[in-house]
Amino acid sequence: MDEAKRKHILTTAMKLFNEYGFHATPTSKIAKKAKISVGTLFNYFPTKEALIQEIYIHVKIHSRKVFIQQLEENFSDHDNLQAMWRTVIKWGIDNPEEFHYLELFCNSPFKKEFKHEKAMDAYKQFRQSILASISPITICKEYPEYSMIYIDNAIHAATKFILESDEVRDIDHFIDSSFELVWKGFRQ
Amino acid sequence: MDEAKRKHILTTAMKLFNEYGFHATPTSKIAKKAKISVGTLFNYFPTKEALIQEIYIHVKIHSRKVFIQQLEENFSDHDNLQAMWRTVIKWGIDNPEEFHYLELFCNSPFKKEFKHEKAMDAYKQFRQSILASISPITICKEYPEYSMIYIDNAIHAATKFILESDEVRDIDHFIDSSFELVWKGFRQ
DNA sequence: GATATTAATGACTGATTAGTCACTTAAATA
DNA sequence: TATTTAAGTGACTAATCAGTCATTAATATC
Repeated sequence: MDEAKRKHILTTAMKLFNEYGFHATPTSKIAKKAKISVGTLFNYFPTKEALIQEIYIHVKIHSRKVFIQQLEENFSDHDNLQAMWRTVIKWGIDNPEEFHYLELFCNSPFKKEFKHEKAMDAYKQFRQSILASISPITICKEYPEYSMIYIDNAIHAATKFILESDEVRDIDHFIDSSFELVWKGFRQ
Repeated sequence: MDEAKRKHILTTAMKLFNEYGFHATPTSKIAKKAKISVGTLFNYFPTKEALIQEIYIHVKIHSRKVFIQQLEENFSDHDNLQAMWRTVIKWGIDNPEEFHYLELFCNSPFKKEFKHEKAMDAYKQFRQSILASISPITICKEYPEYSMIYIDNAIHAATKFILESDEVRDIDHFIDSSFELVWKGFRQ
């Protein structure tokens, strides 16, 4: 087992899945692009579905590393949450393929039956930091899970907008403006 | 051509696609569930892809009717936007299959190449009303399209939370609380 | 009731795909 | 160098699926 080759297959497959979708990407195509045989692909991953899930786990764990490593203690909740907001969006901009794959996988039927603990808990610490920063607000007390989903969605929308629209000139300014839009909602 | 039968096939297919996804729903299964033969299915829809797109068009046009019919002139931008917020979320609660199908289709590869004018412009009037209500705010002037995406996402997240979480006891209260979260962000 | 027209049927076809396995090549060990 | 072990290969298979079409059934028209 060659770890570098495994990773090579993983990233090659990710790009193809992103471009054509899961259904329209046969394993033969992945093998061809990765310059290996179909047989080798199935030596590294028992099934196509396992490959699809392994990519997800890989992206989750990798992004988590970046997020955790950038966690910092700031003076205010505002600054704490803003720092996280910047970190996550910048990860998305720096890793568009990974970002896109998360979207693809999470909206696919593969997500439903997926219960890999490591991947599921990857953001646990990160999520708790976010909750700590917004906890004083009414709706957070009633529906803490919704507050998380709301922020997730907003981060996702902002990242996607930066990546897909040509309108954003000053990215840092956009990141901070879009954050204020969310933050003002959470203020008492 | 029996219009009722067409609609029957449409809704039957929608439910199956929602449950199993596009790939895992063969046309034979749709025909069986709809109690017609495969041949009949292909008399009504030339290809499986056409069926998938026709369902989307059907949902878009149908929801548009509900939205437009509920448009009302209120005294303030807040009340205008709140009325739309309520309308859209309530449509989602009343039509969970349709709501889910929009999500399924929009995140599928079929959306990319889709350019059916009627469906694309369905919400045009509705969207302009929303823009009119939030236009005074800074980020809307810089990135009006982002403001729309932001609200879309928030509506979607709120609807999904109501449908999928068991936490929400008082739905009307949740709808209004989640709206205030967004609205406060848009205030000067 | 006879004829014509339209709709419905489902066994069949051709294409495609995930996954296999008998064999080859390369690397490691003796 | 000879022998064993491990990794890589790709033609092949079994299964599945979208879409067809010759035939049958239903409906309309005279």
